[in-house]
Amino acid sequence: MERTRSAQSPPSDFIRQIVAADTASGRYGGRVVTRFPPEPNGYLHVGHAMGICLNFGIAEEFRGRCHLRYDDTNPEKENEEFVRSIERDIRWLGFDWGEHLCFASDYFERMYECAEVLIRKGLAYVDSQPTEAIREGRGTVTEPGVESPYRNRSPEESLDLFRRMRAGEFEDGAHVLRGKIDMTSPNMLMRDPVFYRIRHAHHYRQGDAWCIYPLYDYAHCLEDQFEDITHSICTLEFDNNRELYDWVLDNVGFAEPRPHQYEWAGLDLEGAVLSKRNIKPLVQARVVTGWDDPRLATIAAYRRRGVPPEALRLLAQLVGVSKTGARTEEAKLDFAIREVLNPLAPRVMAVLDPLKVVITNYPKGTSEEIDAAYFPHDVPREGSRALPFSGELWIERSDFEERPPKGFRRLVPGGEVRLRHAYVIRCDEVIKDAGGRVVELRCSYDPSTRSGTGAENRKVKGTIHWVSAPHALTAEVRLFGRLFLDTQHEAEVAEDGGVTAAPLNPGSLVVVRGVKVEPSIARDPADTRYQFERTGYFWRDPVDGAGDHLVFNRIVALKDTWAKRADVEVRATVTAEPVVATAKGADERPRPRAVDPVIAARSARYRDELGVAADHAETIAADPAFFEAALRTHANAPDVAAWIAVDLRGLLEGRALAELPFSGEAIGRLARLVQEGRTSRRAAKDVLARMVSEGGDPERLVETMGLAKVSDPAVLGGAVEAVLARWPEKVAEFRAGKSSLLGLFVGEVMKQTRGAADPEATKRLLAERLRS
RNA sequence: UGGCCCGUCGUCUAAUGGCAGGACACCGGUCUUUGGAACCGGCGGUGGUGGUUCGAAUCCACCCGGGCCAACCA
Repeated sequence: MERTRSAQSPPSDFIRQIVAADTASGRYGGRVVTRFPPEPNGYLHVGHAMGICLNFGIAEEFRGRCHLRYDDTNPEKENEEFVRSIERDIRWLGFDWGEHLCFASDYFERMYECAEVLIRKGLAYVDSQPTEAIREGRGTVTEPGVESPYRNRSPEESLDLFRRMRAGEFEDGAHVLRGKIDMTSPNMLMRDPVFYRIRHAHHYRQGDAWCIYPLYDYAHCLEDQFEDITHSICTLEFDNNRELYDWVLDNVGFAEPRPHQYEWAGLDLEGAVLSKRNIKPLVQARVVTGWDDPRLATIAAYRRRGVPPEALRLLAQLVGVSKTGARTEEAKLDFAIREVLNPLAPRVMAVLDPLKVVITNYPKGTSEEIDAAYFPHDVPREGSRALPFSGELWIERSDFEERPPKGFRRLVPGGEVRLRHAYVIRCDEVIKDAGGRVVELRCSYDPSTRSGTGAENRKVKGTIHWVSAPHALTAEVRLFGRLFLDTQHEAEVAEDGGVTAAPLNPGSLVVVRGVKVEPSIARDPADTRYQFERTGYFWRDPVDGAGDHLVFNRIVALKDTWAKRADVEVRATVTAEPVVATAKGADERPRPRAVDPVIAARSARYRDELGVAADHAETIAADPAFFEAALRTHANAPDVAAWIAVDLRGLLEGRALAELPFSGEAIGRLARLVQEGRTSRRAAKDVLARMVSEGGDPERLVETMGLAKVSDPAVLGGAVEAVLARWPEKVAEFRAGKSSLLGLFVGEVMKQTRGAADPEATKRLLAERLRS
């Protein structure tokens, strides 16, 4: 049972759980409708890709649908190019919105009608203050706002003004439409938010049909409503907006079941510039070559770099969905890319930093062809290519060391290595130029060691890649790294619009020219993704590598445990980081909270005279009526206090005690039932939960829910035996010393008796039974 | 110093009052004509203090830490 659940179960994050629950309860009649709502004001990035996977993924899994909806309510930032790029990116990721392509701008007329409804209800008004006055009137996070002098304009006057706003009678900024909510709300967004503003601007789809445009908080929930969205998923920073989302929908008059908003953390990828606000200036100032510069984290950039879409989808799965604002390591993306490419990419050889090797005993001027498999033994794919071999080769400069470090498994003077797919060679002579730089290696090969002949299985230290010099193609290779070394620089560029570009990571783009590649690649489709053996995954740059230009992008490097080890050794000798001892253990006792003096006095009395625990006393003192009532039916103050301050409080979900469908007396009676041993405390909690949702009488509920306490050893014993029989392996584990399993057994007995069992008695029985 | 959200291995994420599990990373080993892959093993976690409970990562209180909110952007 357990085993099957572990690896292959579909991901179920908190949002999918909500969707599943809503589907099961029939809340939306089984419908699941999500949406991906980009604003067409830039290219999508990898963070959006995660949102796309979430929204389209949920729609697929629950057999619902997902709309692609452009949130195009701001005429000044949006355009057709971005619309096209977004569609291409989503399709490339492998998702399809079918016929559900939507534009917020198509709803302008309906949104306008909703605004008139709010005005007529007295819930929206036209404000004629200048922008700065509105801003100042809003107050700050710690100070309430002040009401606009236009706030009490009659609905008739607001309606007239609003219609004239639409008709184009006013200049930009002359008036706005605001919701009439609460200028003192602790949520800034509820302080009479602006719903409409005047902008005499050309909209890329609506042209000049409109000169008033709705703002996000007003528009977005209506868009969801118009499309019958069930689950409106957005990122954490919209958390504060949810209250307004609900306000608009409720007050325009949309009834349940209506759309609801849920927030998740989104993706924060280490080393990636992840906001359109920060990417745009980089593009505009030509710090990068365009929206698809492979150093960017846009979907277009990943596509151009050669990252397969499946890798991004895998990343989404690996990262998961939660509300924890968290940063994902680059290593996870790298892993996802390799994971997808490893079983797919044909292996070929390329030498990035060539060093000449002359095979002195190979017949001069001749060559031969080796049939070399495209895939290693553990990738079940067919195919091979002809690989030319000759007496002049290129090998990687880093594959030779005159003075090898410990553990070096490559070519050294007098040493041997195997050339991948070919022969074993020995380095006989090292040739240097006047500056002492190695320029050529003179080696001899052993003709009997040719790969695949099976005749020779000589043990050599290692295998290196190579390319036959006379047959080699010359290419350019581009290696990519993160754009900025730190986020400070990223912010700088965004602030100054990219004019004075902050320093880029010098390693963000490394262009390697004179790379030697085996000739077989000339015959391959241009979009082949290769593994250059021992180096990484590459493909031809679709822009600069077109036609005869051999330009390869490195998609991701291979994992390189040797380089890592060498790197560690170097760092260890260079920087011995000072260890600074920090003083710990300073007095960190919590300070008491400031409270109203009346409440404080009451709290002290509860604590000192009635023996109530201090923090319970504090909680109860704020609202004493309920507590005092409970005391009348159950005179044990500490007990009653715990029930109210702990158990009941956990069920309140923001409601006040007075709103509950039962009285203080009732909870007192419930507490008494437990103390008298007539029901278990655990069962009483279930009763309390029922009382909170439906009201009712504790004595009768204990009866009807079948929760009268069971401590009869005969009955309990039966349940115990049943549980032990069901978990033989766990019993064995327990007896082997895993004592934490006792809780599991108790829990199972409790479950079996629906919480009625006396847990103490159960525990005693269990302990006895397991000892024997 | 207002309101809201969030704190689980280094990182990401499960456990929804009952066995703290998985993945990435890292470290070892096996295997290997890629220092790749695969396989095996290891390291390592509930922010703190109290409380409720037979039993707390989970519920309650306080504290600490991080994030979001004061565009006529989304």
